[in-house]
Amino acid sequence: MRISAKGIYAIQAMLELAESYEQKNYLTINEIADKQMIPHSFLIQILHELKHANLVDSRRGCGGGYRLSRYPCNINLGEVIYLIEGPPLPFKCTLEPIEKRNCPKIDHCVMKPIWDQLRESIQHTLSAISFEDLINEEHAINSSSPDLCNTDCNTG
Amino acid sequence: MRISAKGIYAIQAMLELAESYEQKNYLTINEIADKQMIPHSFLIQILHELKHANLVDSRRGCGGGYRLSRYPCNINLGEVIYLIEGPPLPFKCTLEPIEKRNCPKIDHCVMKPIWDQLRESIQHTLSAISFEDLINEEHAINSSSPDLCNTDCNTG
DNA sequence: TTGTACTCGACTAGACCAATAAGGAAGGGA
DNA sequence: TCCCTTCCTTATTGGTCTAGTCGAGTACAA
Repeated sequence: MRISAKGIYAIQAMLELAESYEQKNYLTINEIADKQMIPHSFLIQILHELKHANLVDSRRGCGGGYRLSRYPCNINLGEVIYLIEGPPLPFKCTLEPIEKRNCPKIDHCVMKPIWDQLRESIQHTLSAISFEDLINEEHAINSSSPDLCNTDCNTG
Repeated sequence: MRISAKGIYAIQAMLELAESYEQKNYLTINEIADKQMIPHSFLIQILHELKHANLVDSRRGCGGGYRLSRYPCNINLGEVIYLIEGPPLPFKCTLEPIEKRNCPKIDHCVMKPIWDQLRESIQHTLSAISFEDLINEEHAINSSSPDLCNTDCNTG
């Protein structure tokens, strides 16, 4: 019942790409890794998965790198998290249909409706948040707390 | 973002104890393990944790075993799951305060309010479901689908 | 005091997580 | 064509977690 570091890194990378989406240029792996403090080699894997899922575009050679494949308002948090983490609350009872047979109670299990309801609630929450929402929120936070922002710049 | 087998076993064991709560007698580890198909040695560990958290009572010697320490209506699903799994969605960003320093953005992080909201939503859902609700639901399911129940009895 | 049942700690195989490493492929400029 | 930059792909690794097993010890009830 947790989110892995990989999932967090994926969100951070997507946020970084969303921030620079307006400028239409590509960000290199190093730029993303440095700004978001993500291990470079690990980020390669993550971006590869994001690209495979059509969430980001890439270009090789000079001036190449990564950028979002869609407008930030058209990509939501759930897409990224489910890609990396799988669906929320997955365990045998909730998976269809191969793993069903492990549990003889599956057809009259009291827990299944509860897990289903919980999963839907999480999915609903996460899919309602787009990356545009997140960068707007980020701008609001940064402009309302300049001291914290400066502290960050000084220590970095 | 998942629930482990241990967490599921804990719920199954608690359900079994809730079912027999009215009879006031103790269930042995073997009875619980057999009825719920939980590995015997693993169940010992789980019941130990449940006892340590005051969710169940135990008695040694002949006629001993386990029973719930409270009425089923006074024990909710969240208590059991958080005991075994820890709080939902725990990762560094959401933990206080020791692990804060790993993330320089913690004080103005766009994700923190989202994780907090999600965690609260999950906790709210799970703490609203008591074990009495679950056994009532179980009785309702079993009485509305006698065929499935019989199948189960025959194969067990 | 004897049998039953709980307690506690040590141990393990396998899966998964987080990350590293390195050679290869492709694109762009000189 | 050559060379530099950048992404692409696969293999590997150390550590941690999961899902248990095993066995000796302790406590209770008849």
